[in-house]
Amino acid sequence: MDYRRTYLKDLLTGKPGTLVEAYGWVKTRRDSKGVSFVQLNDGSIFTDLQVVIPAGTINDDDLKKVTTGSSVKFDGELVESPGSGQSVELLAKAVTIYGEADPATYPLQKKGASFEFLREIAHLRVRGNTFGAVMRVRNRAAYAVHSFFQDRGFNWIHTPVITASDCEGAGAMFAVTTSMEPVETAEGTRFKLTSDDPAEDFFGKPAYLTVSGQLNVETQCLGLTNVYTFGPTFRAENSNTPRHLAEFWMIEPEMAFCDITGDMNLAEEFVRSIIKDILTHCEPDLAFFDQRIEKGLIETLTHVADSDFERVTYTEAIDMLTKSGESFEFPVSWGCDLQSEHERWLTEKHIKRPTIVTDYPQEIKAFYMYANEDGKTVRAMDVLVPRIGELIGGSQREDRLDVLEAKIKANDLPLEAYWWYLDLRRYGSVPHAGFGLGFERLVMYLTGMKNIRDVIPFHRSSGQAEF
RNA sequence: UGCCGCAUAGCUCAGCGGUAGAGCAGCUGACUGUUAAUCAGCGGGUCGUAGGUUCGAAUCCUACUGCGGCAGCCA
Repeated sequence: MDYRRTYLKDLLTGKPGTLVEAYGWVKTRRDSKGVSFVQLNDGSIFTDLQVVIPAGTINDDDLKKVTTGSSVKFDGELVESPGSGQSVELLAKAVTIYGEADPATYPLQKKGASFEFLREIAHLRVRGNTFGAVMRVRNRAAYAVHSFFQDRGFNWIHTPVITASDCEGAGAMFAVTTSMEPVETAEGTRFKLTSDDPAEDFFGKPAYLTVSGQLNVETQCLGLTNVYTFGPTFRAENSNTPRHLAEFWMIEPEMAFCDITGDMNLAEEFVRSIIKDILTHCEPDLAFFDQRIEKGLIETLTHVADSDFERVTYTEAIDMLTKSGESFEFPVSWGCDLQSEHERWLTEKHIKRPTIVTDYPQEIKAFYMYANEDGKTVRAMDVLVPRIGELIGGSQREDRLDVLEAKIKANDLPLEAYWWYLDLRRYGSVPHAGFGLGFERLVMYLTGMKNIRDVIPFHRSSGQAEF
């Protein structure tokens, strides 16, 4: 056996008359008196290979082991299929059983199971239609992300996963420590603190899992010009929504000699470019999502790939919301943060396509965002898309030393902790901008999947770390 | 974390105070090519956990656990 062999993806377009081997897992088997049909899949493509087994071709004992979930190899001949639903099929001559799957206990079945149930068997769900398709799209999207940036001269930067500064932002963080030991007791595992002094801990100071690589990547930006991160990110927020994870993958481009307009252009070009890539390279998977998960998905994606995003300022957005005549749970007024219901109305009901909102009030955005001349707003931008809400959050960064120092103080943050971040403004400061994009949210957008826990192989969220 | 809802067969659900049900899956058989195959038969349940009310609880009440929806936090 060797990885260099023909996969089902290629067999499905193979020439009738060819003798082939087909490895994979059995989806279903259907028996008639004179013939059995097996749907075989190896994950290389959405479409199953239909294997035809005329009665007597293989012995009954082996045929009985060809059940849903079992792993097998069929030797046979590719033939034109007389049935509808496939152009070629495999006329089996012999079978090799690698792993049986007891039909009485194997949890996956032909008919659809709920996503909630499949989450409990996340180690097996990738063998089903939906999760195989999700993982192929996820893979292709990751590849497309790198291609997009590499093609434009961006350098991939590996920012630290462990950070020893607790000044990254408002997000709750996971502590990283060796000062805590598990102790086995009659009640089960308990933790014992070996020291409560961070000075005695591994890093000599409090350490956490990163909530964002942005501050770090800005340093690399001011030297390499165009950079991006693509890696795991952690938030200890006790969020319980279909669009939050405790561990997720974030993409953060950062560009020197670039302002908020350039930032918006990149964000828009990025999203549209990834969509185009997926539309071209994941056709069978998208067809499935379009049919079974989100009706009209392909049409929506095609439309988004070909049309400009709407761009409005926060002030204009507030105006639209005020004049909408909608009764919102949270009243709208200038200065308030846009609630989910407001964002959804804007992008789903009113504008009906991806929308970039810019120039938010300073009070509701992070300290490092560039202050506008009006003294009230900052050069922030959020990209809102139907069904997902906020897909991207970004800004032009504050590059003026005095303004940045004043804002750090105004936010009651410790100036000395930001010494290296301020150095960037002290030495060779330039206008620069970037954004953060949640990779899983992008995959949700591409697939039509409704819950972020279903677009990552093993999700991590509050109370959930199985597998 | 707050509010609301749900928890019954392997899965999806019905039953809502009086002896536990269906469809699908599984098993057995039938059927000359099916593709969510079809048809017939069979097996399958401490009704999430712990208390409480009642002659009697899957059903009513309380707590806990898990899951989902919405909200907050954000990507």
